[in-house]
Order: sequence, then structure tokens, then C-alpha cells
Amino acid sequence: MRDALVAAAFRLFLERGYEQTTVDDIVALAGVGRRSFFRYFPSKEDVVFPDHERCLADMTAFLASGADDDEPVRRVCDAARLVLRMYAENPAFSVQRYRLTKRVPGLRAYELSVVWRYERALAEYLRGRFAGRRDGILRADVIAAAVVAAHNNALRSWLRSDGRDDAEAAVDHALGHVQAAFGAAPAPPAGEGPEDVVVVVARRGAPLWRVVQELESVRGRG
Amino acid sequence: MRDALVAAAFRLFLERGYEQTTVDDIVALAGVGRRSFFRYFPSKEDVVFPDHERCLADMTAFLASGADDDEPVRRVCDAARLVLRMYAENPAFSVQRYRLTKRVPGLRAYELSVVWRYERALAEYLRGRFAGRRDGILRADVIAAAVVAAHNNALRSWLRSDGRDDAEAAVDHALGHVQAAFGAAPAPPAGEGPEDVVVVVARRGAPLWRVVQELESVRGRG
DNA sequence: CTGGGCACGGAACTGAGTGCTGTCGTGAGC
DNA sequence: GCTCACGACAGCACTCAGTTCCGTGCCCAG
Repeated sequence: MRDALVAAAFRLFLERGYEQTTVDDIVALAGVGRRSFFRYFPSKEDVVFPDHERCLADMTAFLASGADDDEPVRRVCDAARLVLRMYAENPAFSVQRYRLTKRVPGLRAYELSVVWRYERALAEYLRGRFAGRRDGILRADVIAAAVVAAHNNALRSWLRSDGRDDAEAAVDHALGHVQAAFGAAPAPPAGEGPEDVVVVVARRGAPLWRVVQELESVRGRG
Repeated sequence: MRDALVAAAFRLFLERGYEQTTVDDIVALAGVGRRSFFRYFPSKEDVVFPDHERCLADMTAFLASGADDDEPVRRVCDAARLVLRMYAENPAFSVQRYRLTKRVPGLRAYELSVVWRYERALAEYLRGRFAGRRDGILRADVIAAAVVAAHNNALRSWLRSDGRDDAEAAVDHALGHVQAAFGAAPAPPAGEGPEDVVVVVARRGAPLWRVVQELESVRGRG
């Protein structure tokens, strides 16, 4: 029933536009009652994003599950990859939806609220990991926003390629920038815990004194 | 007339809630016709954010005006400060609105679309400044998102203090983090990416000179 | 056979947003 | 001074999203 409604809705959205399609049109094509539509989708916009609710639950579960043994920024990057994979599962559907949301302002606004919930989930996780650190909340919010922006950048360029590009590679590249900017690093070699090693990430062009300065501040905190 | 509608709307919103107030209630209190409301505000949500349209225009004008002689990240930070100043002009109004948007999901969604337009303005400016650079678009989007997140973080903590804290100082502090992450370090000569990053892993007890030695050798190999 | 959940259908309602029409100033042109 | 055009406003009627309420068929335990 859900799938039938989504299929009917997209057929009509694509052939005559989102705003030109009424809920009555959709339920007539799907052969169900009008009331049933709103039983499955709280609003007309929701039928365009039928899988985000589940994906959001997956992300929060992923963040809540694992032990906090690895680097926080890498972990939220991995969480963001879940969203990309959800899109990549149905490339044709995702591309159609992308073209739809790009043209309809109401759908863009709705998508923003969905993205905002992902960003909040990432930020809440990082706030927990950064608890007690100075400016931990600020840092958490900024990193979450950067991760989401990088992810969306890669996602959109993949969608614009009609799903032909390598989505995973694009998002890896984009998230690599964020990790580079905010101090993520590859996992330490097995056997060495995070307690006795210091990981420093520096840009190749940065002046050496700046790297040393950063190094000393980290050692001081240790 | 605009002001009368805004005043009437906020009186009713505060005393009986946003969703419990109909447009008919507002125009009845303001003593105008229902049709006039929609002449001044395209939707019921717009009456809650009566000054953002102007502020957005100010921001784009600010970004379009100046010569591109100073550092791009600092410039978008200055643009973000315009928004904060707009809020700080009417602290009481801003705090009331904050409490309203926090409670009403529909207003939160609308606010997101407003914030998104600010972010797009910043990102478009940065895209222009980074044109030709490798990953310029990605970098522009990420920095714009980080600036907006930092700004909103400071803004919200100021709003939660009922406008008592120093808003300018808070936003300076927050944007300072972003500039430190993206703007302070001079850009490397030939673009940057994960391949331009050096990762050093050192034992916490190791003498500093040894770490620096290792660092330099890595840089040399690069 | 019966009674209670349960999913669905459908009618009626509320309220946002739009289109159209009429009305009242107001100012320019003769 | 009269008129005509124009713009701001009021009011009405309409569409459509979303909700409430109720009726109906269905399955399953007693």
C-alpha cells in the first residue's frame, strides 16, 4: 500500500508536476481512499521522501551503538556515509527525486528539515564526545555542519551525473577535506591505544612552527 | 500596516500560540481585511520573520560590493555578523521570536529555509572567490556551512541568555574557530586535499625534538 | 454466533492561500 | 470642477491540504 502510493505519486509528479497533482489524484490512481494516504504519510511532502525516517533511525542507532573507541570525526563521517548508501541503493529513484526537489520550492524546504535532523543527530553525538572540552558544543555544531555540507556536495554532484559517477569515492574525497580540517586521522595501528600516542594532522604547506605549537598544546593536554 | 499586522500577530501568537491563531484572528485584531494580510506577507510564517528579506538583501549587497582584496573567509564572517546585528537591533523581539520558533515545528522549518538562503549567499560568494582552485566548490560549501553553524551557535546562546550576554563577543569567538580551521592557515600553493596532509603518530613520552625530526623528514619526502 | 480490535473508506469540517470583483481615495490631465 | 486612471483595500468564492468523526468489512478469540 505504501509502495503503491509512492509509485502512483511519482508517476503523477513526473508527468504533470508536484503542485499540479492533488492528493485526490494520487489516491484515485492508487485506488485507495483519501484517508489512507494520510495514514501512511503525515503530509503530501512525505511521500517524496519515503525512506528518510528509517535512515535517520539507522543513523542514530549507528551512533548510539558502537563503543566510543575511535575518533569522533571519523565516526560521524561514517554515519554520513549511511545516508549516501541509502541514496545509492535506488539511483534511478534518487535522481528523479533530486530533479523534483530542485524545481519545487516546497520540497526544497521539506528536504532542509530532513537534512537538519541528520545534522542534529551528528551534532548531538559530537556534543557527547566533546563534553567537558572547552567550546565542545561549538566545535560539535561546526563539525556536524561541515560534514553534512561535504556529504551533500558529493551527493549532489553524484545526482547531477545521473548516478553514473562513483558516489562512494566522491563522498570519501569530500569528507577527507573535513577530516583534514578538523583533525581526524587514520586509525592508530593495532596494539597502540589512544592513550599513549599523539596523532597530529598537518597541512603540508603549513609552517613548521605552527605544527609544533599544535603538537605541544596536545601534549600539554595529555 | 505591516507593523500593525506584525504587532497583532505576535500579541496573539504569544497569548494563545501560533497554530491556535488563524489569519482571520490577526486581521480582525489589526482591523484590516484578510486579503491585505497576504498582500504584505506571502504566508502566515512570513509575519514571524518580517525583516529577513531585507537582511538577506543587505548581505548579498555587502558581498557583491567590496573589492575582493581581503581574505575570503574573513569576508563571509563579516557578512554573517550583519545577521547578528539585525537580531541585536531588537533584542526583546528576537527573544520572543526565538521562543516561538523553538516550540513550533512549522516555524522551525521555515527558519531553516531562511538560514539556507543566507548560507547559499555565502557559498556563492566563496565559490566565486575560489573559482579555478581545485575543490573550490566543495571548500566554499563547507566553509559557508561552518560559518553559518558557528554564527547560529553564538546567536542561540545569546538568545537563550534573553539578550543579556554580549552578542558581538560571542559571535567573534565562534567565528574565530572557523577562521582558525579554514582561514588562518595560509592556503597551500597547489590546492589541497587528503593527499596534501601529513599525519604524524608519536608516543606521548617521546622527546619533542625527536618528533620534530621525524616531522621534517616526512615533509622532506613529500 | 458474537464481540472486539483493526485497517480502510468516505463525508464533513477547518484553515491557508488565491482569484476576482467592487469600492474608495488620490492625483494627473483637460 | 470634472473625469479618468491607478493603486490600496475589503469581501466573497474557490481550491486544496490536513483533521475529525463515523461507518464498514475483516479476522480472530471466546
